Amino acid sequence: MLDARFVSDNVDKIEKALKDRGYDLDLTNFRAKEQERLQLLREVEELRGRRNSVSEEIARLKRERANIQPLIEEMRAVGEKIKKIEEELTKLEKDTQDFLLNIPNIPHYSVPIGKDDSENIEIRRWGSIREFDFTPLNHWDIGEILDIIDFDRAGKITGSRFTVMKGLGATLERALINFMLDLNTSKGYKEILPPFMVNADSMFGTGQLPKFEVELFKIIDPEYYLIPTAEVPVTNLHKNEILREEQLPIYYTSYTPCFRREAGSYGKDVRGLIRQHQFNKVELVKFVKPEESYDELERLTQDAEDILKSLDLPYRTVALCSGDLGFASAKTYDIEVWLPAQQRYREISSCSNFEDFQARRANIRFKRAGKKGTELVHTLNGSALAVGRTLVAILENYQQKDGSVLIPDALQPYMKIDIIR
RNA sequence: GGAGAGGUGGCCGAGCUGGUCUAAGGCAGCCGCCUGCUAAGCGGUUGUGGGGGUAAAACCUCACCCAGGGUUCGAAUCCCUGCCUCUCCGCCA
Repeated sequence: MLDARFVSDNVDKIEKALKDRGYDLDLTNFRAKEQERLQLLREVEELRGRRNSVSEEIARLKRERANIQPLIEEMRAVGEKIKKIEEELTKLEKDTQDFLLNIPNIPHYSVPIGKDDSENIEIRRWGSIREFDFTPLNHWDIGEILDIIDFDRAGKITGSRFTVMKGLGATLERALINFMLDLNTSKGYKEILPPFMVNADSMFGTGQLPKFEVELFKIIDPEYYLIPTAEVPVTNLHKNEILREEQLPIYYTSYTPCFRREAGSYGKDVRGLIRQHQFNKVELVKFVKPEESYDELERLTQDAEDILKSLDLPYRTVALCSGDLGFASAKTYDIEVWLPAQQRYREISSCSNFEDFQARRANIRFKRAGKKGTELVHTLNGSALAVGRTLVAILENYQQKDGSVLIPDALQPYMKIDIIR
């Protein structure tokens, strides 16, 4: 969420930034309403001040057994007036809030201007793409041949876009989770295992609500949401807290399953593990001081890339252009892993700096030593990595002519074997 | 699932028969003073958000005693709803 006063004071600047994102918004009406709101606020505060002082007066006169009836009559009228203004104010505040909650973040100046993913900028590539002396198979074919992935039975017990992992497939998934968590914690990220359901308030905090409810799975009774990413529970860990400067930066890593409706993605990636309603992910989350957040974004992205390097999987990193940026993000790098069967790079991680956008919604602040007042922290997060897609990349990149799949060196201690056949 | 208790400032804790509560007291923190040192003691001070004000401060003011409503001239205090915590019973991995 953006700051109401900041928006009201920078109408032109923000209209332009939103246009770069593909949002056409007229903010002049908002500014007018803000001014009206502040005018009413001043009025009601003056009336409340009067009520406070007269209330003292009434208490005093009552002790002296003087006649207080005229004052009470007067205050009854003042009370009604206060109530009336408060009602108007509540309505205006709600409008302001609703409006701001639906405005996306402002892109950082370094974000390339563009309309969609075709205008993202490649930043770097790593690894060499393997030359196959046979036609590489899709991961779903490999999974079937090795009997480690079962889509049909998942459809039977639940529905489409769900998967059953079996035998060494399940073991590989589990090994990847442990490997990623171990690598991340070795760099100072603290491991968090949060609830996989959260309340609506948390979803507002990180920006999934109110705008993106259709993408979430909702529990009706009691009313909870299944998390679409660990970002939600982990960022909200410090909701409504004031952190001390010495506590920052805070680094968390968290494995969770992620649940997404994938509404509107009909026809995309219908086969295979790429797009699922439930998938595993290991996430990195940072809480940092504002002046450090862009350096932290670079390091967070490197930390995610390190996992692909350790697994010797070729990838590239792209900077998302303004039009492709997620709602809450000020800047995002996507990391894309090479999939030989598709002959293209596919997203396996998304690393973002949200600046104070989430912190304002979730009310996460910090206090500088020796300074008055508080400031909003900056929050960041990134996948390190999407586990299912990493498994896809391993199956496809490490497949052999006879249908077997080699296990990357780094995973062998976790798998206790070096090949799936 | 049943029965009961409770949520107050960084922490503990009083207030809860509505009006010096602009929340007692203690602890902790900070600043002084005092005393060979330390401890003790003495004095002062300490939150958050908003509005106004200022070059910036100072300063003025409104709100905040879990959250949201209600009653009242006036609510930490009374009423309702929700959330959370604790105790006992039952059930359970």
